[in-house]
Amino acid sequence: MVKRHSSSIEDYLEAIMLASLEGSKVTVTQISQVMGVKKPSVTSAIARLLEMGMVAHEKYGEIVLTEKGSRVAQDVYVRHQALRRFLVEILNVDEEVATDDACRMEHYLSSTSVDRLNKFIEFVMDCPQGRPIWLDGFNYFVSHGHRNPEQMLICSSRCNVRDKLTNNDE
Amino acid sequence: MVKRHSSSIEDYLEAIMLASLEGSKVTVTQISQVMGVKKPSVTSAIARLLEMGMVAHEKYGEIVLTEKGSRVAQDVYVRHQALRRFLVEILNVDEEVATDDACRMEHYLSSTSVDRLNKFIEFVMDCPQGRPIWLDGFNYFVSHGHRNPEQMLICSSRCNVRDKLTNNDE
DNA sequence: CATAATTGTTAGTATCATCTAACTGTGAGG
DNA sequence: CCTCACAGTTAGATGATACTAACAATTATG
Repeated sequence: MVKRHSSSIEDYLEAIMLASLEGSKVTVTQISQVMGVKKPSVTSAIARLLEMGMVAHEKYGEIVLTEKGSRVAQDVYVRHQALRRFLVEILNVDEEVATDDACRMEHYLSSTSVDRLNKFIEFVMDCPQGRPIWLDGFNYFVSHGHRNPEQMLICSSRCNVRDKLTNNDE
Repeated sequence: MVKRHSSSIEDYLEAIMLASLEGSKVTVTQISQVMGVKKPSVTSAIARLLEMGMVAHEKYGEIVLTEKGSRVAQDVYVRHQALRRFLVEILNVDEEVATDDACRMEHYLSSTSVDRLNKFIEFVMDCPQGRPIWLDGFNYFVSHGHRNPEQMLICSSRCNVRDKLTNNDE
């Protein structure tokens, strides 16, 4: 649905949005710092964003997202969070690595896939019976290099139930 | 471990590798077609790759990956496949969407995360007892918008086993 | 083997996004 | 209310990557 822009543009929008949430007025210096670029890069990015109708900004004034810019920024952030949560909460990747990966990949995940990923995270993490046992099994698998024999027994026993279910369905 | 290059460079290397696997000699036209760019773009990319020692190529000759180029290409392809398989086999995203997403994200997934993702795919798909029942549960969740009540009962019964396991561990 | 069709290259241009250096505007302290 | 430190901007350069138009080399075909 939402039109995609360059990863640079998306990064600026996201940074501006997050800076806005800090409360105080968003400045060029602030954005340049959080994004690790020089100030003229920010100025020229703002000029592009202005043309696109993504921000309101008058010379030497504060940077404010328009409705449109805000929508795009939130969209990017949703993708960021989906990727980050998946990496951290399911794959158990370190926070920093996950954040970095999410920051780079967030620009390229289709809306179809984010939706599915979010459903997956919800399915796994908001399980009514609590954290699924297989997630512990996965962490065991990662750290030991092989499956937990005890859990394999559980899995095996479940298969009988599954078979019954499958037969019922057919 | 493996140094990363621009996504464009990685794309060319991957395309050349895949074209090589087709058997016949790799040509500029072929690469330009599979990558959807014009021929001069390929020529200039090859020049860059040549400088980097990634390909061997003499004017009007065939394009061949060097050892180094081959290593990078395979590395990219591993990331591509990990992402693609995850999207298709676990999230159940359509093939084309998954391939497109993988093609774009493959350049940005850290080696730490690919490894973990591959372990996850292996853990889920190569389960000794076959396809995990919760994957069916997830597909039900996706298509119905809520969990399968029958599966929730199974999950619930498993929790007792988990509790025993956890107590044993402590 | 001559020539047409195809393939590949060169030259030149454009865009995006960054940088440095130098300049200008602003606001806080004296 | 002046001045100076800092914030922001402008101008111009750079690098990566793509493009078109035009040219050159190669291959295939009669």
